[in-house]
Amino acid sequence: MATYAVSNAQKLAPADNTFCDLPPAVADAVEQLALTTTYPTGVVLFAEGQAPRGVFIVRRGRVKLSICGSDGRTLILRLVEAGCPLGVAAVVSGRQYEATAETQEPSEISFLRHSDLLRLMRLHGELALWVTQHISQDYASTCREIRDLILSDSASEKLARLLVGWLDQNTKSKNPSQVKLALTHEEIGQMIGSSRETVSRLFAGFKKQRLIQQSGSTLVIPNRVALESLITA
Amino acid sequence: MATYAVSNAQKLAPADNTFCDLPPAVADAVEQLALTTTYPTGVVLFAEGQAPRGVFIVRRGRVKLSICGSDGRTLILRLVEAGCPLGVAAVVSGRQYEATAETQEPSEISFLRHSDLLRLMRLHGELALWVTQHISQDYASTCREIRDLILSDSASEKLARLLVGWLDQNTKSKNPSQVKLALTHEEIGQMIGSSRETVSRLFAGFKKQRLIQQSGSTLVIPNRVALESLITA
DNA sequence: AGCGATGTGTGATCTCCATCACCAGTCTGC
DNA sequence: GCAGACTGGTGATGGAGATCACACATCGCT
Repeated sequence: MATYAVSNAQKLAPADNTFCDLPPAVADAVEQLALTTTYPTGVVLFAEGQAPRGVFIVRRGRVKLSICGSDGRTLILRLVEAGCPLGVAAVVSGRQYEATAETQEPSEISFLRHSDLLRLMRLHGELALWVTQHISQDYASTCREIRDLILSDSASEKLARLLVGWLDQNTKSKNPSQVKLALTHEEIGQMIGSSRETVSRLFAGFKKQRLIQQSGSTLVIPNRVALESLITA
Repeated sequence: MATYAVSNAQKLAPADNTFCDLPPAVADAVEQLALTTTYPTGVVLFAEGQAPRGVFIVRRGRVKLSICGSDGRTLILRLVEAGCPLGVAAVVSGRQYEATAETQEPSEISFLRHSDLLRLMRLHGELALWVTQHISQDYASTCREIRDLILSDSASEKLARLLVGWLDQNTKSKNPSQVKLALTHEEIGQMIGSSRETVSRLFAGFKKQRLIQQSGSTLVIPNRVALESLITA
């Protein structure tokens, strides 16, 4: 239950910015108007450039938020997990969606119409604040993303940062040095702005340097510090 | 902190352009609590990573908003002109400033303390909305920035995009195909994520191709379409 | 004048990574 | 079982641009 901003070291997991930290009355009001649906993998909730119809709130599952360049290449901005809203900035600003949202696994997602959100925000100051804070977080994580992707030359640095970031999400899990690898090399490349082949080679190199071990879809990072030492490079 | 009286910019002093979209009562309330100062060039209003003290609102002049990579390289996110607030996202989210703000020319800037902003936002829903919309815009522009910088390979494409963007800001001016060049090559490089030398070479190339002409600090773009044709490339 | 500081122009290298190419697993559905 | 799609490994090649290294303008300054 965290928005995680891709490829940066200090990943701020927004404390409890779920739906549930809203006053019950407000949460109920939202619940009344929201339409909750279960989607399979690969459904596009909204696409970059579309006029905003409303906001989506991830209840379960995971959504990939990406932008697309003129040449067709894709960059994954971040993976959005349960508890986080999607498309809020577009709705409040009235501009087009800034990115494309696509389910990355079967997901349960609530939808709240444009007009309903704005009306509720006007009624409930807490909701307006909640919205504003989420947008601020998205803004901050996007700024970090920019810094990490543009201001660090080497692809290995970016990959190391991504892995360390994944580790940070696991601190409370039973095995904090393991990461379940839910992305293909292609997608990882899209997260760090590199090609599939480069990711493959980097992983090979990391393994050779004993920075990571892989068994099936589980990555083990035995020495986090060593990985971090690649980052400041 | 010294206050300067500078003869530079009284030509365009849009007295209250700033809060024009706020109801007068709200604008007055802000005005009451804001502290307006004139700064010389090169003053850092706030730095990336600092705890937010409050928001700054540019009344006159121009402010450079940048982030800094671990290796010391700098990326200029955008230049903020009169009428725009700075640091709002950090204040409402309570996190650190996401970027560094530095005056790029002598500027008149209002400051509103953290607590005052939040109090006023609670009092005046319109202000809260204004704030939220500005953050949304910043978010959108940062997303565009990411796309333009990461998903377009060539540096020439990025430079062309930057120049076309500058042209767009001039549509209402008397000479819409001219741009006053207020940045050094180094700074332009920091806007498009390239080195100073590359910018210099690109300009030379553009001149050779008759895409731009330069006389002093004025750039003339005789054929905007030709420049745009570099972009989709 | 003469001096630094700062911005610019341009050659010569050098490096990282995108890209092309091809092969080998693995998983699907039929 | 097999065909086809998707994924992952890895070599070879090329190119865009960072970087280094100069030279040359401007400035403002004392």
